[in-house]
Amino acid sequence: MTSYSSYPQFFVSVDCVVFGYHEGKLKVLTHQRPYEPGLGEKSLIGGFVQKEENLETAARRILKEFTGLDNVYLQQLAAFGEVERDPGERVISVVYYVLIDIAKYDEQQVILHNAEWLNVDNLPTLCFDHNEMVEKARQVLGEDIKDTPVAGKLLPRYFTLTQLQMLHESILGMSVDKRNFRRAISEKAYIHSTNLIDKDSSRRGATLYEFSFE
Amino acid sequence: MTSYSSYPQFFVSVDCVVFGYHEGKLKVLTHQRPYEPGLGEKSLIGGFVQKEENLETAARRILKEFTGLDNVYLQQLAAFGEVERDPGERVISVVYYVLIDIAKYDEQQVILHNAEWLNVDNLPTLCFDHNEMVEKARQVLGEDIKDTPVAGKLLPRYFTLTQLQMLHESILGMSVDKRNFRRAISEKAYIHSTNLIDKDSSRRGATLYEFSFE
DNA sequence: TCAAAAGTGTTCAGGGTACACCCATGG
DNA sequence: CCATGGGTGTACCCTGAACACTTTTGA
Repeated sequence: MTSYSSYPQFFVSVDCVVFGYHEGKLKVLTHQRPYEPGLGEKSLIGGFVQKEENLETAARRILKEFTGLDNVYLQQLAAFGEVERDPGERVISVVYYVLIDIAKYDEQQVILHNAEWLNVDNLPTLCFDHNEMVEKARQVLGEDIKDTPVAGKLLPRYFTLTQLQMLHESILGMSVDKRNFRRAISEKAYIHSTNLIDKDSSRRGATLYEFSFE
Repeated sequence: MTSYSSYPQFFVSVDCVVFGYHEGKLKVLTHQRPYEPGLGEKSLIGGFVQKEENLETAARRILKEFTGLDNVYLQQLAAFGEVERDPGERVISVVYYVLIDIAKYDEQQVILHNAEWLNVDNLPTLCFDHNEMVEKARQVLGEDIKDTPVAGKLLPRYFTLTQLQMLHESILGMSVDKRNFRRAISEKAYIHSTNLIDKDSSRRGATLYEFSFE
């Protein structure tokens, strides 16, 4: 039989860096921390891993609780395990980065949890090492968006190229050339135009595009 | 005060994918697992995190025990937390990838621990999810070697360009063009030639190079 | 008719890749 | 003198970046 019993055990939490995109701004979902230490401070959404629960399962459970969403896109970032990272007790946190279509999340859930979408730029101080988690997640997102279809996770099903470009610009933190951008997009197999026209954003109307995931 | 006490706690281990390079082959350090479950199976080196010990500190302690080396290059890869990954008890493992100069490690330590360097290509089955860990580490190493000075961590202080090229080839799993490779190296600020000549590898003698880390 | 957003090509520089021969030396 | 590994340059292609004007239409 096993004999691990002489080794210490730890609380293990999952924290989620949930990105959304709204009105031209990249947002991250936070809430007011509901217990000490750090009661009332701004915090990423997270929770403790349960017995008999995989890390990713825990992340999905927590996301469901806070946003009402199943089937979100998520990816593990790293484990944060500094002894003093949580001033209350030793907690080792596994961090996931999560992309959701902000229009789809359940507003009720968010209100229930005192949740709030904050701009990723000029983010206020969050509790513990959560700012560091966001920083790292944002960096990974910046790398992923260039050559994977992750942008589709942050947008509604149909979107204009201008919307997509603005999303890229807000993630990369720089402006990009319209013609170069549109050529690059036209070469991606996973984005294609539809017959639909968006008449809200301009007088002329803009072609709506969509991602095709297999 | 905190009130995490109603949440479960977990054993947390650190596993290290220790890469070395010897005689043209990329190697990974393994040993015979000293306890059940999996007693005697091939395993990455690892151990349990202690109270009051950071994750990285734990990794360094374990590396010191197994190789006698301080100050190695390491980087966190990911957390592995599947419920059934360790058939004995629930253990969440944080994995580090580690690069060492194989000539420097303490042979005594390795013998003491029944350790063994295995070729990364054609790796036999390791216990639990350790093959998956190696796979992932190797992938990251392949990305890092192209534009960071990590190769220097795997080589002795002085090396010939042919040695360096063979190292790249074994990590990338493909052959590279000698002239292109040497031009690329000459453009890296962190590699430079010395006045030393290696006379062992050829009759003509080859210039020895070194990495300059800040 | 005009303001506002959509849409569209070409040029240039730099990086990556393919490719073959002479050099120095020890045995 | 020859086998062995060391060392070197050029041509091409493709990708990424810079850059400005016309089109459509609702108000």
